[in-house]
Amino acid sequence: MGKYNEYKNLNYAKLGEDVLAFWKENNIFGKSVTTREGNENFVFYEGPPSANGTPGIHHVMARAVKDIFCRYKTLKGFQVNRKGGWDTHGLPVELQVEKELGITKEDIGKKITVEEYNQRCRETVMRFKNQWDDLTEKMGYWVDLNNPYITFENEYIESCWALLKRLYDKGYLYKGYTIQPYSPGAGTGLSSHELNQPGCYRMVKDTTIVAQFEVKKITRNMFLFDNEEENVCFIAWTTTPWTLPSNTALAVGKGIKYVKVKSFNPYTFEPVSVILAKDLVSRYFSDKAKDLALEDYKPGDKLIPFKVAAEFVGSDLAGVEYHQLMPYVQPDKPAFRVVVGDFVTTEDGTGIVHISPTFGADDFRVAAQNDIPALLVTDEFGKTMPLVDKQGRFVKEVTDFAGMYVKNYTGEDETGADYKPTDVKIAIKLKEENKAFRVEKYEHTYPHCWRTDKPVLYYPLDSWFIKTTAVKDRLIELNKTINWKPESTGTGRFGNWLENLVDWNLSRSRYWGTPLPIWRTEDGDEELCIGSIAQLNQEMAKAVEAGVMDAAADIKDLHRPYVDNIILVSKSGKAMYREPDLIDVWFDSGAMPYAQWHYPLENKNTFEQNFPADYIAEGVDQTRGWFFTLHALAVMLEDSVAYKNVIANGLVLDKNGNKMSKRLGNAVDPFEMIGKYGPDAVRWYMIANAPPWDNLKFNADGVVETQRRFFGTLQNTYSFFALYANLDNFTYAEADVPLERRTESDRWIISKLNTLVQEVDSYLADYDPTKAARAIQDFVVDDLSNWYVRLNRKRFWKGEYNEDKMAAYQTLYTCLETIAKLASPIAPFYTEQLFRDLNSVSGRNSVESVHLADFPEVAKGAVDKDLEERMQLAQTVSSLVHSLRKKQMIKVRQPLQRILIPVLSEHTKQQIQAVEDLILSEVNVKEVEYIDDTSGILVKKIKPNFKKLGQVFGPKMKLVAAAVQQMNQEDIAKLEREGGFEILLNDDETAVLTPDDVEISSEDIPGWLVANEGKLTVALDITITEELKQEGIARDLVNRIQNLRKDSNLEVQDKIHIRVQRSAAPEVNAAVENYNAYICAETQALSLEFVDELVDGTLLDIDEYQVYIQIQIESNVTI
RNA sequence: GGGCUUGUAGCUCAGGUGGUUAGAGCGCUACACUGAUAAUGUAGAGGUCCGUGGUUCGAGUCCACGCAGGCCCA
Repeated sequence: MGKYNEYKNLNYAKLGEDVLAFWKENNIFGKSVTTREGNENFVFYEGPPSANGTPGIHHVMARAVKDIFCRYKTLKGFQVNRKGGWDTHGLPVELQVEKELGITKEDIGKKITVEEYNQRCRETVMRFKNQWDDLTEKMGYWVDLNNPYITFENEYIESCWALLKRLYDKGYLYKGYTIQPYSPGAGTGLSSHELNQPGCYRMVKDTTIVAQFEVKKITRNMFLFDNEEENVCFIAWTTTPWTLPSNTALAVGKGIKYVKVKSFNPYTFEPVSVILAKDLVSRYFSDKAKDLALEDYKPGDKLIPFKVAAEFVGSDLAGVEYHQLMPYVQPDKPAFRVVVGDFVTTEDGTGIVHISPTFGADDFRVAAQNDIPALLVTDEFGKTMPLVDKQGRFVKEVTDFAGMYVKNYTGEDETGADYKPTDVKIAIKLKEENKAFRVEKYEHTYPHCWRTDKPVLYYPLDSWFIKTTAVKDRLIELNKTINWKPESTGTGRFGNWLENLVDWNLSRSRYWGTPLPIWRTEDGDEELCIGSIAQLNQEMAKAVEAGVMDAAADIKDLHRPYVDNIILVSKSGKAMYREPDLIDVWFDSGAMPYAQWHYPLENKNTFEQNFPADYIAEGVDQTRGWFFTLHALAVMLEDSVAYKNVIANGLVLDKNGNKMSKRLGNAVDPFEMIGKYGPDAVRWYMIANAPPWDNLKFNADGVVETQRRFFGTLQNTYSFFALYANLDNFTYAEADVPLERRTESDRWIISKLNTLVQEVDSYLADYDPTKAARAIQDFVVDDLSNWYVRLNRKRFWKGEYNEDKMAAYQTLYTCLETIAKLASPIAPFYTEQLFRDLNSVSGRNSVESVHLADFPEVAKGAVDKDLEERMQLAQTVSSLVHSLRKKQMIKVRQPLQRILIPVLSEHTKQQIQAVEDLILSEVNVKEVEYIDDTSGILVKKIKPNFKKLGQVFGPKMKLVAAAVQQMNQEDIAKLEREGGFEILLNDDETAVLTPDDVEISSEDIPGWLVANEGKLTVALDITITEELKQEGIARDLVNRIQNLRKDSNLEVQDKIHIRVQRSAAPEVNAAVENYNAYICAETQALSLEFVDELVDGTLLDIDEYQVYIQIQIESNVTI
């Protein structure tokens, strides 16, 4: 017959390794998928990690969250395929390679060929794959590592191309421009990474201008004017005067207060009314001039008078039109009006921001949102361009400044007396034209090119976009159907992002990534988007035929430089070259639902069965990354969500709440943690300690505590079960003892267990693993171990193998097995061993692994809320009695006669009576006496029911409460007897209370030692009679003899003989005589006898008594 | 600067729809218990519930404004 495994000093890390070996040998993961074949799919998408760095502890967190729900759904009967994946493109890989080779981006194609460079990236990106695979296995994250999708593979890229072509065909792909940092000296755009190099931002002194923008005198604007003659101007400040010829709008803050100030221009002395932010008036108008009258002003006066004439808020000003400041070039649609911008502040300037869409990112964005055009000219090739060329010079259309460099890019001697920066020349012109309100030097930081040391320009550069704004409403609408955990990420961070959506800039000027599959003629008139390798081959054949390409290339790799060498032919016969950009790597990962199956080029069915995902989970930092690109592509390609449920998990910080970093040395090594504490404790700790979407402060002490408190307790409980079940050969072979024949505590723990199953099921169904883990933990520690097992210990080790004992075994077994299943998604290793240890003996489950089992069903009939309530009463009463004993220093081993419990309702009385035996044995008392009203000795306490009374009396609540507090015993009795009681609120107002309006409890029994908790009160009779004293001594003797047995290393089942030396104290002798049978039964003694003199006896101290005793093992007993 | 988020005991965290004495575990102190024993029970100490205003008879909870930490974006 099989025995339950017993363990000494269980090693959880070793357990993890053993279970892992078992899974591997028996392909349990594979079976957990194949055995669900034909069942409903639960679709999970793996957000691909990048293997060019080593995995950290936060990956354990993220992957545990993913794993838990996949395992849970498997238990619930779903088939859960989980295809792994690797993210392999992108800037971090390139930067790492450049660092290792000691080169910069500029060297690519010069010091190293693009081919060699990309080869290097390909090798680097998978460098730590082995470590990742190792961690995945060791932490128990079940994902298919054998057939992962890899974003650099040709098939994957081809899928991306096919998707891009679909977007292209729908008109969602277009070429436009974005404002990027640009170095005219180097003739190249700069990445934000390059701009963040140390030393790039430095202090410069620039000429700044506050310009006057004259409001048009048209009907809609007349609210700004006092009369037809008034000259009303917006004033706006700029540190880049060279952008003023390109101005097409002004931005105000929606809620910012503005004023119109009547004053005079300081350069021309002309009267002018300027509009600026109210908070900034003092910066432009001297406080000393505030009392001067406008009429007294004479041209040239140092103090210029001013008068605040009107006030507005920003939204009032939106839409107001003004005259173009420097009319060199005209826009192609209406411009020169005020718009609202969220970036406007009153920290500096005038609270009104000058907008030139071609030279500022904010400007560009706010202009696009308000349909404000940019000022552009056409160059000699017919291409449009801004008013400054790529060398940094004004174009010829800006006549007064044509050909001038906007900054000193030619190394002119700035110290020369004749030198005037272009900005200064602009300032002079504006002053002369009565358009400058203030000109001054201003020192500030400004980014410079790290190669030329010259200031960068923010300049429009070509980019390819996906027109996500075209489907903005649909994106928002479908987002509302997604179940976000936490909800706020979906409505807040993600929802706001969608509300403020701009088109997705796809272009990246790099080398290692998915190339943009668009070929274009040099003049840009004709272009072709390629959607497959086959199509590319066809087009190549045409090109060869047309003679634009020498010979068709063999397409082995869709990366650069190979695709760059392909030249296609346009319909009109012109050569087309590939647009040199790569696409944003986020497109790669957002395309994974399709590209992982090489869809749409093949596997249509597989794709359809696996789209959209039921569930995904990643870090909250992916909100605008993966979460967005998945959503955007799904909406544009399939008009569907990409995922129905999503957990956005928080960060894992160090124990002090700081971000972990290798540089600071506070990063926690996941392998070390798992090696030290085993995978389960690490997973359990992370999940139970904080909800996944909160940041987790990772502290190894917490892992230790989890291991000790939860796993230690569970293991203790199992060990206890195994020890006795093995002795009794309990294998769960017998039929279940019906619930009604089980004890109150059996039925209670089974009721609690079923409640737990229901709770855990609903928490997991709601994607809340933390609540599930905590519920399981509380059940195991508090209910199962500290109450059920503690109260029922004796049933396991005492007496015959009868029905009651069997019921106890069955009950405990059921609890353990159910816990194994419930906890298996979170702690897959330990629960596997627990399950197999139990099942290998009982054979109750036909499956070989807990992960192949079914989620426990709730036995609704077994849930008994009344029973749960009365067991709670038993626990409270016991706790109160313990506390009373403690106060009187009466040890639990000393029996006491009775406790008194005041009961104010029959229901409470019945509830307590049902658990009376439990209470009595737990607190070692003989009887419970219930006292009710009729006894006449209860002192009652009355308390207002604030919730109820508050609703009725509202503001008079304080008076009512005071009146209630003042009620005496007679008043309370009257209220109870008559069902109503009149109270006086004030001199002429009364109110009638009903018993529902108050809470009445009994808190005192005069003359008794009482304790209470909530509405429950317990009194203890502390009289110790001679008989009780003897029994106490007997119990002490039992205790000492048990200790002796243990000290003598006797086995639990060994029988003994006891000899006691007759004591000088008669009560000890009496106890031995009167409780002889009891002592024998408790200590497994066959005999207990007195002797006058014991030679080799052990001296026992029992309170004030000393007893010599000897135990001897019975050698003839056979088990 | 904007959006989102967190702030409760020394530490980690609970505290539906407002209800008067704010809880748990760990840690600390003391005592007890002992066939689960590297466990367990009881008790104690420990809180301006981040701050300031407001709404309300009543605010940890609702509102406003701040402060501090975190993430993302400028």
